[in-house]
Amino acid sequence: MTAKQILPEGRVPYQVAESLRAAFARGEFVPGQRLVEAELCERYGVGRATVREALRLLDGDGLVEVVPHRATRVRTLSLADAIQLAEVVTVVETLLSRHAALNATKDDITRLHELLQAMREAVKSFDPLGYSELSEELHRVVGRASRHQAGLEISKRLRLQLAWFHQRLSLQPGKPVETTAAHERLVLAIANGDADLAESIMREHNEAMVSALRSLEQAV
Amino acid sequence: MTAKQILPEGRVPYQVAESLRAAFARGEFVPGQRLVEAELCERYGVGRATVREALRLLDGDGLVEVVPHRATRVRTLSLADAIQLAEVVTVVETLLSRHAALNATKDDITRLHELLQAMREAVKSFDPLGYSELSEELHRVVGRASRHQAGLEISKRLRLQLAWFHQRLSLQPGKPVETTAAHERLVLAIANGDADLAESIMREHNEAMVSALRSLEQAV
DNA sequence: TACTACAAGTTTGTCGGCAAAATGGCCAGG
DNA sequence: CCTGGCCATTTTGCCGACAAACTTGTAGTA
Repeated sequence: MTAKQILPEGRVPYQVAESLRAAFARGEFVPGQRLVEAELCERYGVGRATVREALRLLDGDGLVEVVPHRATRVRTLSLADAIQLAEVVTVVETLLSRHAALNATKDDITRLHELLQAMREAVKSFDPLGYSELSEELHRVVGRASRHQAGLEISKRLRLQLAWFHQRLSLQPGKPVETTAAHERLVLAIANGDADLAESIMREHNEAMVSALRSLEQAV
Repeated sequence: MTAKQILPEGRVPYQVAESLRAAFARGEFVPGQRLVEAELCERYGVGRATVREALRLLDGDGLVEVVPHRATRVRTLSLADAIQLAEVVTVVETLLSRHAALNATKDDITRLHELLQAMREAVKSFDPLGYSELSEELHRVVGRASRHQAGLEISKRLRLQLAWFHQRLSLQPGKPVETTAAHERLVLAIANGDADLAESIMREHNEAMVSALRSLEQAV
């Protein structure tokens, strides 16, 4: 018996869905944009039924909204929706942070320190884009370190929906210096296995994101 | 222009998915059970492409798992997974409870008191099944009262995944009397607009569910 | 000029069909 | 009697096609 593990991701519709998810995360699609099935067929070289299944998967992710007989559109998230989503992300990742402090391995902590070092350098060299990527990677590592599969998947799904707003936010100047302190303290708390501290740091850190969204509300 | 609102739920795949979700909630399917596409076609009188789209929607909900070239199965949730899911439900519904205390209308509170009264009678007449339904309805009403769309949808999705275990739990004797006190206090806190209190009551209440699942761990 | 009705073109909704892969039974060999 | 490989059946993977619905552009009339 071969060790080849068969995953649903191997199937074409799942590959198409994953490609689209990646495109969403990179901001290639504008909210409200129509996703014409025929175009996606040509783009990925598959039939319409396949594209259709992929779109249903994205619907389950909350990334698209379907208008019968008209189109499948990139889901338009109002700022109010985004704020609510960010609130949910906050409580879920707060939970993850607690579990990360309890379950992180030596390797996890080493990786976190590496990321922290890279982020310090990104701040020094004024590289907000690189910093943003490192920040997301740090959140991912913390998530994995929690060994909390359920919470991790929810968190990933929600962050994907927030990608569009998150990009807007990350372009704000001065943000890296602000968040660096929180990241440093977070890693320290996780390394020390201090669950309560890790939890409260993550809560404050993410509530800062919620506040940033709220302040966007008045700007518009 | 007619006021007819066009919703994706009107489309056949979404109807099929919703029917299946209801069947899941009622425990008509056993975890791990195969969902043969041809059978579903006959059951709902639709083509295979339609069934297929419905199954992808359920996949997005986390209700089924797909094994390529073999079958789509009802997702088997290990007890560990269920505990993690319940933990996420706890933090999300804690958030909802806080918002419910802040945003509940007069009508919401009236409805909550009605439910409470009905639950008292269910306890008196030893009707655990009716009590269980009322309990779920109360949670739903609290969720709606929060006016927190994002959190509400996540919570619904997760509770659907937990339906199987939730049924097991609700059969335990003596549970109604335990939870009634919490429900009474919760409604009172929401009526008073005491967000902090409502939050902590919901947290304790749901953590009791997590504990109940944990105790199930040793029983098996 | 503005508004309605109609018609052509585009896009989605659903179905059946064929090819590929896995399951399970059967047979031959040890 | 057990084991291993082969074949038929079942079920899924994917595609093309036809029908229905919406959109857009146009012509005709008040």
